[in-house]
Parts: sequence; C-alpha cells; structure tokens
Amino acid sequence: MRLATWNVNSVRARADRVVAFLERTGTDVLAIQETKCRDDQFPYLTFEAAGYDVAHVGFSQWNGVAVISRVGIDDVEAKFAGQPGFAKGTAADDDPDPVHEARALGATCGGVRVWSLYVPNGRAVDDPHYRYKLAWLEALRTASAGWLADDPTAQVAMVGDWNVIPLDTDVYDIADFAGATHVTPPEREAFEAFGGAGFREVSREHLPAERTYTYWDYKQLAFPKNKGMRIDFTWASPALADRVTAVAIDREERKGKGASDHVPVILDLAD
DNA sequence: ATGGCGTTATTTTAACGA
Repeated sequence: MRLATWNVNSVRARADRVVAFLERTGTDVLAIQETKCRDDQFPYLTFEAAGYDVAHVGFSQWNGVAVISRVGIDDVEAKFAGQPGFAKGTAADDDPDPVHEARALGATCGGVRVWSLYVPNGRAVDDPHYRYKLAWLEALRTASAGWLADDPTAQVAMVGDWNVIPLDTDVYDIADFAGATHVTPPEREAFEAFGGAGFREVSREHLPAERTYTYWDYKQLAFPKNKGMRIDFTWASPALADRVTAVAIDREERKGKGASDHVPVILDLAD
C-alpha cells in the first residue's frame, strides 16, 4: 500500500494537481492538510471521479484536514480525544470559550489508522498561539500513547505538517531562525516526545540525509535557491514502522505554476 | 526593520502562513 501526506495550501486551488499526483504515483491513501475550506466547499466529486472516498473536516477558510482513500475509509474522527482549542487569553485557562480548529482527522484505511495532522504554527514565541501549539502537541502525545497502551500491535500513522524543525540541519540556515518558532527547545521536545511514547519517525529512518526539505517559502526565490525546511513527518506505531519499505519526498511537486509550498511525502508499506 | 508570495473572504485591504 502507498500512503502519502501533503499540505496542499488550498484543496480547491489545487484539486486537479492533487488528482494528477495520485494517478502519477499510484497513491492509495492521501492525508491532506490546509484544505482551506468548509466541508460544503470540498471538491468531493473531483476525487470521487478518480476513485477515492473522502473524509474531511473544515470550519472556515483556515486549516482543514482530510483523508482520501481508494482502499476504504472507516471510523472517521474529526478530532482526537482531548484536542485543545485555541484560547486567546494570556494564560492557558484565561479564555472560557476556546475555539476548536480543524487540525486533526483520523480514519482507518486498508487496515491502517491514519491521522492527518496540521499542527498549529505558533506564530511567535510570545504569542498565545505558541502556548496553544505546545498544548496541542502534548495532548496529541497523551492521546496517541493511549492508543499504543490499548493495543501495542496497532497500525497507526500520524502524518502531516508538524510545524517543527527538529534539527538545525533541517533548515537552510538556522541563524535565520534565532528567536523564531519551529526551532525552540520546547517545540523540539514536544515533537521528540512521540518517540518517547513508542512511535518512530519513519521518514528520517529512510531519508537521513541532512537538508532534505519538504517546504520552501513562496517568497524570494526560496525553491530555486533551495532555501527550504523539513517540517512534514510521519510518526508511526512500531507495527506500522516495521512495514515501511521506502519513503520518498516528491520534490517535483514544488515545480511549475500552481504548486503548493509543501511537497508530498510518500510511504510504501509492505503487505 | 521590512517584506518578499499565495490564498481566501460578508474582498478593494486584512488575515494567515513558516
């Protein structure tokens, strides 16, 4: 089975390109992030015509995550247990009515529990969104540790845009990120905590080379200059990690007119 | 120090993103 993840930066602007990717690569299951639409705006027909079932959650023009599959799609969950909302107060419990955002969707496809994840950006270290990002990652770690505790043989793939740069060598110039989000010790610790919970980040297992990027900014010719970042990852349960035979980052998808700023990450799973 | 580019929306500027 071929499983991929891709932050498409608007599924409506990119639907034809996504279908072309599916057909070119023979991807069976695709987790999509940043659909940037409500459920009623999702281009279901485009994907159904190509032979895929769709599960999507989106509340506005922001965020939005989906899983599309041609090997079945069951037990859809539009959030994980304990997923926090964004509280705009200056303290974590300041806001009595946090806003729930469409950033996680789980679905079982071909026997694999796939979670399409769009981790909050954080914006700035002194912004409430930064605290939200850390709380969100911690809540996901707690939830996912529970899945493994319930079933150590579970086939789970947590895929998507993690908005964390785990290593200094995962970015074109770490000096440009002094004081910025994505590289702070708390963010990196929150990311690596999934390893502590028993998961394995299989993209680096298969693609260990430094400066192997999944994102390039639209601005200032970042892609031609290869000024990129590695922020799209797959934390796999042990049983699933053992099935991964290859991982590829599809750099071709950053080329040409109408590209997303992220490219797909593709995982091949043994039967 | 700023904004650079792309997308969206109760659009004609603002919000958001990494």
